[in-house]
Amino acid sequence: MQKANYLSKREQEIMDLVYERGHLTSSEAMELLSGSPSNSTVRTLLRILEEKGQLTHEERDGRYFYIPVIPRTSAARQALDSVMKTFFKGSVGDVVAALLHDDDTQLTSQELDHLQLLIDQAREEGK
Amino acid sequence: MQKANYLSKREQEIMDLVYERGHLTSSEAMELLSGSPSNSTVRTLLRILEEKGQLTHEERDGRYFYIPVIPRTSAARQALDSVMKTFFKGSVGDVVAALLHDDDTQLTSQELDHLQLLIDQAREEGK
DNA sequence: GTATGCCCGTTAAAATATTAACACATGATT
DNA sequence: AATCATGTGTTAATATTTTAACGGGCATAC
Repeated sequence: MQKANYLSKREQEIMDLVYERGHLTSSEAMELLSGSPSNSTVRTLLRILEEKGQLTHEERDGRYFYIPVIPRTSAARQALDSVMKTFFKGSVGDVVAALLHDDDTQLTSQELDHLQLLIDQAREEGK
Repeated sequence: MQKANYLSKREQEIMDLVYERGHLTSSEAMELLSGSPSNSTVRTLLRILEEKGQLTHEERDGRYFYIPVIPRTSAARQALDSVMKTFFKGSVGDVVAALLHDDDTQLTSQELDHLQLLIDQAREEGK
């Protein structure tokens, strides 16, 4: 098998923020994390994630901007594949069906046109 | 809205198995989990997940079959929405685009036809 | 009968994760 | 220059997670 890629709860919470926002400072994390952790708590977590190879940082104006080591697109695909495997038997079609039937996200006619275009493009590339 | 959604690493690993397979016994979990945990270890985890309201069990022939409390489809949508929010700014179109461009999952012409059908159906329902 | 093999329940030790106190640096403010 | 606000580094206490030892029930085989 593979090395189980599971992070701790707080680590996940932070990685979610990093990928959602692109980058993260300790004070931003402090504000955004649940339960109002202290600043030193947050910095410890960021340092641990750096030691684990998940994050790296750039210094700007004396502040640390943490960014993911794994590029956003790669992480996105990994996350999608994981959900697809766990809940949709690896079927792309089933995922799309679920997306289209999600009541909360009613798609406009324009958005459907866009999806259609994507499918047409996939046909071109495939053939 | 407190720290509701995050499970521990082992708990996640188990919930992934449960949703992937539909149900799970302790001996199955023991075999499938990384690191070859003992049977009592696994049973403790299953019991904890039951206490946390994630799992319930049915007894058959003296064995416990653990099944998720939250239905598969609901959990699937939650997982999809989470990934969509974290990595795709909540955009269904971006998710579909990523799915179609995933090199590892080349879609057949038939599968593309199926997706097309799904889109057509969504148009019907929308109107 | 009793030995063997599964199975579950309880409990607690061991390992990790989580939190924050304390020390120190820097720039802005009074 | 002394104070404050904001930042980082180190270290350690606390809480949770993870693990499995131990005990007992219930079959089937010897």
